[in-house]
Formats: sequence, C-alpha cells, structure tokens
Amino acid sequence: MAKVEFNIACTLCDHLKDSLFNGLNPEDLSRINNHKTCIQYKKGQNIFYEGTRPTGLYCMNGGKVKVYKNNVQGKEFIIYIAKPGDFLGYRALLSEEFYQATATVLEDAKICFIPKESFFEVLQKNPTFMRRVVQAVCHEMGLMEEKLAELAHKSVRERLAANLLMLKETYGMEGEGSTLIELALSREDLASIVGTATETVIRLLSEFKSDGLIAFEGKKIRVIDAKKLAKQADLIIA
Amino acid sequence: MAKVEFNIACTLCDHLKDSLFNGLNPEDLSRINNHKTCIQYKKGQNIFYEGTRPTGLYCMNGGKVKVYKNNVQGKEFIIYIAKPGDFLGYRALLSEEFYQATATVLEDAKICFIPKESFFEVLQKNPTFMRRVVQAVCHEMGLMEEKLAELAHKSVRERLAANLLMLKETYGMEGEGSTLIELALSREDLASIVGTATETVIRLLSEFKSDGLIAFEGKKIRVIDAKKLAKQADLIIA
DNA sequence: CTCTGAAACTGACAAAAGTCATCTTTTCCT
DNA sequence: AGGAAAAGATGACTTTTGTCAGTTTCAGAG
Repeated sequence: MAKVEFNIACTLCDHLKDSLFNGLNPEDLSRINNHKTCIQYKKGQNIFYEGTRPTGLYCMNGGKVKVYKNNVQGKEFIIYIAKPGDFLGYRALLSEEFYQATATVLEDAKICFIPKESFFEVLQKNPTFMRRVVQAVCHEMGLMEEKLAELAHKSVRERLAANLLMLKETYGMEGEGSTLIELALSREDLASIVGTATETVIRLLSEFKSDGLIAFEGKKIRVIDAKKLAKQADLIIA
Repeated sequence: MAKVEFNIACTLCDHLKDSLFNGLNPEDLSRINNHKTCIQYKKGQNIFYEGTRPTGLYCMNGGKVKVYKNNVQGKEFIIYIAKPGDFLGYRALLSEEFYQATATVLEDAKICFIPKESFFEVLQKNPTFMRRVVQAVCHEMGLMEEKLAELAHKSVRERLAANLLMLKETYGMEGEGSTLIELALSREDLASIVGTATETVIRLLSEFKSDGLIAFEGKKIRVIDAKKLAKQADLIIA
C-alpha cells in the first residue's frame, strides 16, 4: 500500500472550476502549485487522524473521502463526504487546533497536499481569496446547523430519506426519470451518515425499495421517486 | 415594548476583553464605535428572524439570547445561547445568506448593532482581525461537529448530562463545592437544547436531583456533583 | 475454484423516548 | 388580590429504534 505520487498542474486541474482556488490570480495559483505534493490513495487508506496536528490543506483531485468521528463505543459518525474540488482538513487548519475527525478514502482518490505556510501566505496577501474562504466556511456552518436541527427532531426514516436526497443532489447521475447515486456506500457507512444502527438502515432501505422509491444497482442506489422520498423526509403526511 | 437605546463607548465596554474586537487598533475600534447603535431588549423580544437578510452584526453587551431553528411541527432546536461579548448573526452575514435561525432574548439584554458596511470595512483592511474571525468561526464549527456526533449516538440522558456540564462551564458561578448555572432556562428551552421532549427533560432532571447530582434554585440549576454528572454524560458505566 | 471473512439481511426482543391526558404550581396581568 | 395562562410534574401507553443472535450472500485471497 505504498503511496504513489502523481502530478497535475493546478491550472490544468479538471476540478479547479469547482474549487475555492478558482479565480485565484496566476501568481498565487502558481505559488500553490509549486509547493503542492499530489498523492494517490487506495480505498481504506487514511488521510489524517483525529487528535493529530494539521500541517497543511488537502485538495481533492479525484475519488471520495469520508470525514468522521468515532465515539466511545467505537460508533462512527460521518460529518462529511469530500469529492473532487473539495478542501479537506481546512477547519482544524484555520482554527489552529488538532484534527477532531479522521479522514478515510471511500473510493480510490487523488489528493494534493498544500503545506500550511503556502496556503496561509496566499490567504494573507489575498483578501479576496480570504473572503471567499470565510464565505465558504460560514456556508458550511449553515449546513451543519440544518443537520443539527434535523438530527434533533426528525425520525430515522425521515433522516434517511433526506440524506438519500442530499446524496442524489451531490453525487447524482441523471437517468431517464431516475437518478443513480454515484457513490458506493456500505450500509454501515450510510448508517453513520444518518446517525443510526446498520440494521435500521437495511430495514428502511428495503421498505423504500418495496415502495418503489429506490432501487439497488450493485453497491449503488438509484432514486426512482424523488417526490415520494421527499414526502418521507419532510413528514408531509398528506 | 418600545426599544430603548443606550450608549457605551466600545473602549469602555466591560466585555471588550471577551470579544473578538479585543486587540483591535484604536482607529478601527473607533470606526466600529462611531457607527454602532445600542439597544436594550426585554425578555421575549426578537433580535432577528429566520428567512430575513442580515444588515449588520450584533454584539452582546448584556443579557442572554437564544438562537434557534423551528422545524415543521413547530419544535424548537436551540443552536446557541449568546452571552455578553459574543457576536450574533455573523454566520449569515459572512456567508451572505439569509438568517437560518431566529434570535430571541432569554434574559433582558443590551445589544449593539454594527452595520454591515462598517464591519466589512474593518474586516477588509485589517487582515489580523480577519484571521481572528476565521479562527473563531472554525473553532465554532468544531464545536458543532462535536454536537452532531453527540446527537447522533448518545442517549437523551447522556446528552442532558453533557449539556448541563457545558452550561456549567459557560454560565457557572462557583460556590462551595457546587456551581450555580447563572441562566434561568425553562424546561422547554432545556429540551430544545438537548433535542428531546420537555417531559423527558423533566423526568431526567428529577432523577438527577434525587441522585444528588443537581439541585434546583428558583429557576436555576445548581450542579452538586459534576463528577457523577460526567459519568452520566460519558456512558462510563463503571 | 473454493474457502473465508465481511457485508447484507432477518427476526425476536428490550429499552428508550415520545405522546397524550391530567393535575398542580407558579407567574403574571389588570 | 384574583384569575387566567403558562410552566412544571406525573402516569399510562405507544412507537421507534437499538441490540443480539443467527442466516445468507458476496467478493477477494490463495
């Protein structure tokens, strides 16, 4: 499982347009580019660990990574699933704290590492970029507030439905009248996203399937009836 | 219930030292000071509403304010309780979105309003201040990640215990071997913090009381045995 | 190809927590 | 002070969800 390096110029990166680096002036972008190290990770490898100190920022070029916390009993809660274009580990870096979560590769990934110093340098001398980062962080916070309220007062069934719709939005591949979620999640991981037990997810998924809301396609889920799923999510009983 | 204005120079504010404005150079602080409007609010009054657009930043000079979301069934979830020195409404302001939560006064409050333009001006021309704000926001995010994981996998009993300890840390007034939580919360509000039903909170609180972990003092709660409370919070069964 | 371990699934059961109804106490308004 | 309304408290009951134990299916290693 040796780490394999690769290299892509930031300017040529397919995901630059989806990234916060988009719109950076050439000078700053080349500073980032010149200091980055790009590594290929295999499924199951860890990018960083809870309790360690960040030394830089990760920028996703390919694959999927889950960011999660383990509780005392060893139960996982997935905070975020990172996709190409996303930053990884910026929270702890910017708050100058230890990582509070662990990042593990879900699907083989290509990730660039930007040393703390280079990132902070660009951040300091480029107020526009700084503003964009702040804006993104605060937007992210808003999503977390949503999640908190959802977790506090919605049933598991509603949360599962809501999360399937969310995954559809983010990883959905449109088909004819249905959408395939392009992310092979285990039932266990899905349970860790929803915040429930694996068995409960299995039971609810097969209910959703019998009711024609979703279908299984290998390890992936196809959303057949998003509208009905939304009803399940919102507790619109009508 | 007319709003009453008052005025205190920022430089003389008792809570400057607890605030993000602490350490601001005199010039920038006076810019903030010259543009602020300070208002006294009574218990029950609203500072801002979910769905409206922020026009500035609120800075707490006195009292307590709850920031919460209402769900479809009208159930409240309290995201944050702001105390003197805290900023209010900065998330939506910085992400340039609508407010996602409502802020209501819990205990008569004095709050200064700083117009968006003045705040952004200082933010733009003072990178150090910007860095401090980013750091604070990212720290806050870390706390929210904790809360998410807690909500996902801890029982109501554990969460109530954990929240009492948290309130003790933030609003605690040390006594002899016990600590009074200086915040008069209704059972309903406490339930909205923990994310459960009011009845459940009532039952658990009286259990904690019978077990000698806490005591009631008027509308306030005194933490008698923080250690045992921590055991309740952590699921350390030993 | 087959063996092995992990993941997916199912059922039975228990525990946790929500809901509803009712009653008491406190608070606040005039 | 008196009365209405809100908050607090309690009991009975239901529903949801977690846990445990066991079975089946699948995928990868050798």
